[in-house]
Amino acid sequence: MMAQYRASEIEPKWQAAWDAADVFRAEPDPARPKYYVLEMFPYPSGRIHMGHVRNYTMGDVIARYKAARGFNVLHPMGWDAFGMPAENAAMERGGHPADWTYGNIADMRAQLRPMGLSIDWSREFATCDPEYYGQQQAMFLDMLEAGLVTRKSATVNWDPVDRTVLANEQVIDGKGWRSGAEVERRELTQWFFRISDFAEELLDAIDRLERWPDKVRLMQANWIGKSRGLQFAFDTLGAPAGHEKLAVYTTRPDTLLGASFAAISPDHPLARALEADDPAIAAFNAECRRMGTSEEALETAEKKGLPTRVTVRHPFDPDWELPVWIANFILMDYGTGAIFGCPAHDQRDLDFARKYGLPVIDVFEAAEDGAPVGDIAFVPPKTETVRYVNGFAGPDRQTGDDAVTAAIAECEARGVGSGVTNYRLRDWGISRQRYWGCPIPVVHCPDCGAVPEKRENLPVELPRNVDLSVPGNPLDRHPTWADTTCPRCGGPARRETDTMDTFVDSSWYFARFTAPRADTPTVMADADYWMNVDQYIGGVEHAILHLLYSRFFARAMQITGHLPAKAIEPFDALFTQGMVTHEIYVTRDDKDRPVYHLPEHVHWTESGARLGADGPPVDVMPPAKMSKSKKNVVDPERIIAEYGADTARWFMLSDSPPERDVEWTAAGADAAFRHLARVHRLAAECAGAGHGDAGTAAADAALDRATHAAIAGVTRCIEGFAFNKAVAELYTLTNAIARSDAAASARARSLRILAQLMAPMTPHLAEEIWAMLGGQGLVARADWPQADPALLETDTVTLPIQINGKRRSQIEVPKDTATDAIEAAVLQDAAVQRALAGAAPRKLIVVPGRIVNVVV
RNA sequence: GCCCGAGUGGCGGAAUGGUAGACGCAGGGGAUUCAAAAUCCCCCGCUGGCAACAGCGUGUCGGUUCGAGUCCGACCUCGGGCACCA
Repeated sequence: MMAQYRASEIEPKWQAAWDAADVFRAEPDPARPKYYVLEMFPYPSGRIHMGHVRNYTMGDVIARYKAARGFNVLHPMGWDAFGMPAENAAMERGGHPADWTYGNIADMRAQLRPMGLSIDWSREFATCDPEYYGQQQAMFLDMLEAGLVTRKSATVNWDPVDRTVLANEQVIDGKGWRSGAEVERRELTQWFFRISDFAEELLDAIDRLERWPDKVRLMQANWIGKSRGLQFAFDTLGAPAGHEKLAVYTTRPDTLLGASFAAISPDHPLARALEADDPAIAAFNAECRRMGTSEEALETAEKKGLPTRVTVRHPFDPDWELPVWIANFILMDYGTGAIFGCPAHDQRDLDFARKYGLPVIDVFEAAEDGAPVGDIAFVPPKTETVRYVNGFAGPDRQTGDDAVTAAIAECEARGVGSGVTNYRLRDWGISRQRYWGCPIPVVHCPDCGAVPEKRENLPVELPRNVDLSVPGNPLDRHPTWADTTCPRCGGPARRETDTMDTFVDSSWYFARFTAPRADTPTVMADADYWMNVDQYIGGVEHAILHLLYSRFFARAMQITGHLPAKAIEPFDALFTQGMVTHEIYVTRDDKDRPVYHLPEHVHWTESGARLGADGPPVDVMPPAKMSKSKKNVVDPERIIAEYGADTARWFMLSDSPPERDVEWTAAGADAAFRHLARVHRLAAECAGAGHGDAGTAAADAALDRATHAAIAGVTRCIEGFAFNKAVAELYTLTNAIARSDAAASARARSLRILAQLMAPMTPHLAEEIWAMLGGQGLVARADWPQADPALLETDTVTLPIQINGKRRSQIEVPKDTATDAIEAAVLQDAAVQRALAGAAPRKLIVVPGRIVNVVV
């Protein structure tokens, strides 16, 4: 009786062997090239999910593959451990955020370990460790000194009932998620990192991120949002004192003669000034402020405006007055918070003009068949040539880009404003009115103002005894924690009670992994050896904020002496993986509300899906991202217990390309397990075969060719991040071995190479069959196999023959056949002769080595 | 609303502008078995045809090309992000 494939026995055995040999510990070694693989570290929610399994499996494939290629690999793991869920849990279930968080970390580590990842666990840390956030505070002070930090006013979502600041996700339809109260926008003084000073640099450097996905680079560029335009000031009429001018910014100064109104943000100083003696304006502004702060909320809300008594003079014609409106879609954060509206060439302005009966003045029309604007604004790409009917600079026919350039020059000549470059990117507000975050190490002194905490007093630790049973900032209402003395004058003072945005924590953890226990944020020698991250892997949902903040931090850390110059772009290569999805199973309750069911509770019968063997039928909805609320989740711990880690890893890599979503199916998991069992069986059979099991020389040679083709294919696919195709290559090789008549020794040779090729994906099984077939040492330490080019050569090629672009036949010719010889052979082909019917071909296209096309 | 991406058999997917459907799943047929499980072998885009073969076919509509899943234009549907979720 041959040994069965038992993952539950194999996997712990090899994990213990790796631990005993300390295979994955990373130490700097100047003699070897290094390779730093990093997956985005997890938030410790308490359970790992299939998305983690997929993410870390991909990283592990790269880490193990690079190690086999001779690199000194750094592959660390940590925890993004600050954030709101810990506070929410404490509020809902009692307990302390720290206990909840560290408990979750212990649970998740225990779930992660059985996956057999090649992680150097000695470098593990959590961002809520005082050792980590204390160093973060030290960097904050360095950044403060370097002028990278500023303090200014910012808008927050204010819940007037709970008297607390809400995150955008806590605002649902303009109401607080717990209190249900209408949320207000409120101004608070906050700390900011001056990321907008780096807008041009961050934009320029995107070009050098050659191994990042184009889509991420494009999203970042759009987010930074560089634009050129004209900034000028209208003279106002009827405005309160101090508002004699109204500054506006426009990217389309060429449409200045199409202006029909001016509009300002409800948060604009002029709008605020007008509130004082105009109750209608005060009411309108208040209504506008009863909206979340998110750009999405602003942009999707119904466009509304209110006229004011103020007008402005058109800069080209003192007799031409434009009304000033307050409009809810003008962002105070962008440009000057005021615009001029040109309805003919901006759809939003046009909708506004039609709604409130404002004039629509055409500035340009299509170069051919031009017509005045109706209900659709005419907004062609700026590269398109149009005919100006109301221009004031440049020729009548020009592109939008040329017209903007000409308009800026003309305006500057007339003394109307000046051309400016503007960015959409705003400074990074980091103040959070919450407990479970890194305290901002600043002291507020009545005499000295905001004073940095002394270095020797770091870390400024969070107090343990806090009351989270009521909403609001526990640090702010803590009886004693904020009481301190001024680091400058020694007088009584009060600590800053805001904590930092958790994005700060995740903006430099990759650097900390290079020296995780240091009593400085980083150690230059270690950072110099290990940086940059050679391959970063994570979800595309982080394409903008996390990655942009990290790029900023790398620059700030360089300025403050915590990273070497070469780490200015910390991630050499980025890969964004897709989500794990699953079908959704739903029944209806007596009020027809959906009731969701876990996949493990659904049984498949001949009459479809049911709850239990003969329970009620279940509706099956299309696959969607696994989520607790829809219960379309499978628990990795269960899957590993049932099939083993190798099966979970193999399935996560097969089927779908890594950048796309993958659907978890029970059938797919079964299939993955069956395949691994088959590989195990083939190895066991081969190991059990005697020396008498001789094959033919031809069969041995054919198997060698198939094996070396697989080496080449798998290597290429792993290098190209095409793991699903690498898996397909491995299926093909497995089939070749299974069907081969080669001698046992030749099959063993192939199976050992199969073990090596599978080792990055299914490391435990790979070790098992490697050992079974006499491999030396651990596969985890073996060198990657090299494909023999001589075995990849073929003598002949098959050329498909197309007739008028459709494949009709094919010929086989020696590899280096000359074109004219191929043409002659093609004309002899029966299908070609039939199609030609004696006539000569109109055209004969030969693409050497690829295809032939006969045009008749 | 704005920015970004994705749509190919029953399903997941493969295909430097060059044989559409590799590989896998599901399904069908067969071998083995007292029977089953497991395993092994064969078939498998749609329509017509005994077959040879022909026609159609990569979300929709149009274009470029000897040749388009791939390039260009317009649209439809789904997904990600939108600065306090992480």
